[in-house]
This record gives sequence, structure tokens and C-alpha cells, in this order.
Amino acid sequence: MKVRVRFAPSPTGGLHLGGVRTILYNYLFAHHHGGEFVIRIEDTDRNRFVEGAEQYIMECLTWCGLEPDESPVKGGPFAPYRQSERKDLYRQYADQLVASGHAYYAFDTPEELENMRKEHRKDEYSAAQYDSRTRLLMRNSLTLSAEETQQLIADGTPHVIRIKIPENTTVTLTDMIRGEVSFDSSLVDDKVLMKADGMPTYHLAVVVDDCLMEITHAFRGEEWLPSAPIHVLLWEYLGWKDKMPQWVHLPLILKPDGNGKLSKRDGDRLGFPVFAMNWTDPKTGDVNMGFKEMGFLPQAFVNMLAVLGWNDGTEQEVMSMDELISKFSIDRVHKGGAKFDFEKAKWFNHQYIQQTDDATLAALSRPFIEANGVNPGEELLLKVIPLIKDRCTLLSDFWTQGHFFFATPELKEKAAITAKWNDTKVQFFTEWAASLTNITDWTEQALEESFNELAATIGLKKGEVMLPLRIMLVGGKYGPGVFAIAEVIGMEETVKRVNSALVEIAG
RNA sequence: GGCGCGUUGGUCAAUCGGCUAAGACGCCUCCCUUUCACGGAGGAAUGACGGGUUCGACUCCCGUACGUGCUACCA
Repeated sequence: MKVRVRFAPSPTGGLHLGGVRTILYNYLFAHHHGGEFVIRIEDTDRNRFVEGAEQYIMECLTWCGLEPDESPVKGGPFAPYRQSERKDLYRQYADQLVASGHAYYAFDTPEELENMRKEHRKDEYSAAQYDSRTRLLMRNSLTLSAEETQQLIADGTPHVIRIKIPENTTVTLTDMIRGEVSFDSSLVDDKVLMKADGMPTYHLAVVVDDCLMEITHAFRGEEWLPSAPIHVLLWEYLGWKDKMPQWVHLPLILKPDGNGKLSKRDGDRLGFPVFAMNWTDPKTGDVNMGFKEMGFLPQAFVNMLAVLGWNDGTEQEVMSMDELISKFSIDRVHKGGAKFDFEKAKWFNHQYIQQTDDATLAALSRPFIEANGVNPGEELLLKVIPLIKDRCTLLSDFWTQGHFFFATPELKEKAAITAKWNDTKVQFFTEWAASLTNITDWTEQALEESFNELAATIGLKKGEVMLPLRIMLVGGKYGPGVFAIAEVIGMEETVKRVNSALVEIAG
């Protein structure tokens, strides 16, 4: 049987790290087995629907290089791939369940439900849920006569369809990561399958669509494990038990500090992104930073995520997509949740920047450089990149580490010069700047030679004037070799920076 | 509260009964570098706890603790 997996996001906002990792594992698994990976949009909740979220999710997939085989935009043999467009499909299955006695109509108002919960919260069974012990106290087709039920429905009374969970049976399922997991059905409540607005809930929709779309392996976050028995029962009641997918409940990605599931607020609080790409909330206008915009390479981002909760058992951590596909296996996925480590994420990005060729880096880093109002020529950029790439962790570092190649810097660390400044040094720099116009061979080596000679002539140690020169050219105590910098920025600019620094120090 | 799941250095983790417990990130020291990084060489740092089973347990079993998830007409 052909492997078919799906990722089924709700279009409610930014695409979270955990979501991307679930997509990744789906993708790796599908490709490893020569199967198919489909995207299905679970937009059954009208209240939480966010305009633009679906398109955003698809853009994130493209950026990550995790293209699905079937999706709402791409189409496919099981279209449509949006649950809102499949709305009419679900009703018949819900009705089938009612007919077979596995589900029932419920007419309770939100107030009635609230009262029931409040009352039962205090009694001996603290669960306070709509289940075998309380369903007979409520207004539903189990407590109402068939006529009354028909009448209420005919009158258009708002109602839902609930699954009738059996009493005292054990529901067991096999999870590919955790093995056998069992639940006492008495502790599971009669979840709503069809909402009053005619939309199915996740529980019904996921089972129906997974069956209809011939999904063989269902990957999802561990937070779904507690509701898995409902799904297992549904597969059984619908008569599809032999087609039920293998379950794969993935461990959660946790906050780096403290405990708990990583949330978008942790990113804001700790200063790192949790979304793949920038997400702008259309209502509030708030922008949440994405890994892409922070300067991550998609390959690094994906690699980092792949090994957060999975490894191939060797010491290798940096792996290409092809390697990930061939090595991936579910039995090497960890059971426990993993705390997200932004430092490690940056380390991966640094690794990928080092192994990316300069022309590609030029194209990738250009937007981050131009965002600062400069527009370097390609030739210049290509000279700068090899000089600074090994000190760049994020693409944005090509600006922070190389801005002085593109624009005259401010003397931010002037104090480091003035602390040990004297007339001899003034003389040295004045003469050196003047002598530069005579250099015919404008190379790093020639520049250093002339610098050394003059220092010796004037009686200064090279070390005394190296740092001042660096600050004059760079503005601070960092960057590649000073003479290499001078070579790249050219004679005119070098002379200009030394002379204006002299003026600024004197003033 | 109930139920589920989990627990190897600060973090990601290897180990599938023989351990003097890999490796990576981060941290510290030194080297390289008349800057800052990169790089190189070292270093500190680990089996939640208690019982079993076993010649032998980080590995298997039970309990406890802790953590976490769920407990909506949200997914």
C-alpha cells in the first residue's frame, strides 16, 4: 500500500516551529517511502478563521522546501482539500452514526451545558463532562422521544450531534512512537461531532477525511493523544477499522527556559522567532518575526528542526534534505519533548552559511544589506563576502559585519584611539594618508608594507597604530584584516577615512 | 482534581543488560589572530528517587516524585 500522509493546519495564524517540524516529519516519511504528502486545510471553525493564514502557510512550505504533492492550491485526486469546501460530505457520516446508535442529537444550550458542568464539578466524579453518567440528564435524542426529537429538528432548533462513547470499555491503540496506549472509555466524553452551524468538529472531519483521502500514517502533536480514543472509536463505528492509519503522536517542542509548550509569546519574551516566516496579525497589525526574516537559511532551519527530537544514531548533525529523507525513521523519534535552543539553531545557520557559495550568499544577503539604505555593486559584494562570511551567523550579519565596506562608518569606538593619542601618532597618520596616493600597487600587502615602514621610520611600534587604523576604517574593534579592508574600499576612501578621523579626533 | 504521556550533563542527545556513560550546542582555559570572530587544543558538567529482577541495570519491572498535555459546538 502506498504511504500517504497529511498535515492539516488550521488557518488561524502564524506557522509555529512545532508545526513546521510536523510537516517536516510528514515530508521525510513520505519521501523515504516513496509516498505522498498532502496538505489539507482544517478551517471548520469560522470564529478562528484568519484571512491570509492559509496562503501564508503555503508560503512557509515553499520557503522551507517542503512542497506537498496535493494541496488546496495544487489540487489532486482527493480535492477539495479545504474542509469548509467539503462541508456537505460530513453530514451523511454523522447521520450514519446516529442511525447505528453510535451518536445522538443534543439540543442543550450553552447555559445548560455550563450548569451541568458547574454542578458536576463538585460531585464525586470530578470530570464534569457530557458522558454516560450525565447524558441522560440532558436534552438529547436519548432522553427525548423520537417524536419530540423529530419535531425539534423540524422546527429548526439548534442542535449538535454527539458521539455516544460506550461505558467501561478499554480503547487501545498503537502509537508508532509510544507503543500501546490504553484509555478507559468511561473517562472520555461525548464529544460534539457536528456543530450547530452544520460544520463538523475536528474529531469527525479528521476521521472522515483521513479515510477518504486514504491516509496511511497520521502524524500529529502529542497534545492529540488524549482524544485519540474518540478517533479510534469513530473509525470503528464508521466501519472503517481496517483502513485506520497508523498513529504517530510527535513529542512537543518546549520553551527553552522553564517548562511548557513553546508559544509565540516565548519568542517575544526571549528574543527569537517561533514562526517560520514573519506573520502579521491582520486584526492588530502586530508583526511576529520569522526565522526567514531574521536571516536563517531554510536548509539550516529545516536541519535544526529535524534533529530536535530525532537523530540518526550517528554523530552527524548537519544533513542535507536528501540525507534526511534517506535516514529518517519514526523509531528514532524521541518520546520526550525537547526544549528549543536558539543558540543551537544559530550554530546550524553558521554551518550552512560556511558551506554556501559566495554568489548565493550575495543574493541572499543583499536584502539584509539594502534594508539599511545602501546598494552595493555585485562586484564589491562578491569581494566582501569571503572576507566576512566566517564571522556571520545570520544573513543579517553580512550587514553588521560588513557595513563599513558599503558606507563610511561612524567612529563609535573613538575613545579607544583618544585614550592613547599623541602628536607622533598624528604625524604618522597624516604622513601615511598622504603617502597612499603614491602607492601604485594597491594591495593588502603593499599597504601593510608602507604602514610598517613608516611606523619604523617615525619610531612607533606597529601595535600602537594598528588599532587606531582599524577604528578609523571600521569604526570599532572588529572585522577582517585592516589592510584587506583598505584594499577593498580603495585608496580614495581609505585616505578620506583616515583624514576625517584625524579631524574628528583633533576636534 | 481526573486521565494520558514523559524523565541520561544547563540544552539537544548516543546507549537497545557489561559504562572507565559518545558526540554536538553553550560555558571556561590555552593557542592562532598586533581587532573581533572563525579555527585548533584542552576542561568543568549527566543516569529524578526508592524498591525489585539479574552474576551484572542508565538500560527490564513496580512504586514515588517531578514535568507536561488534554479535560470547548478550538484545532
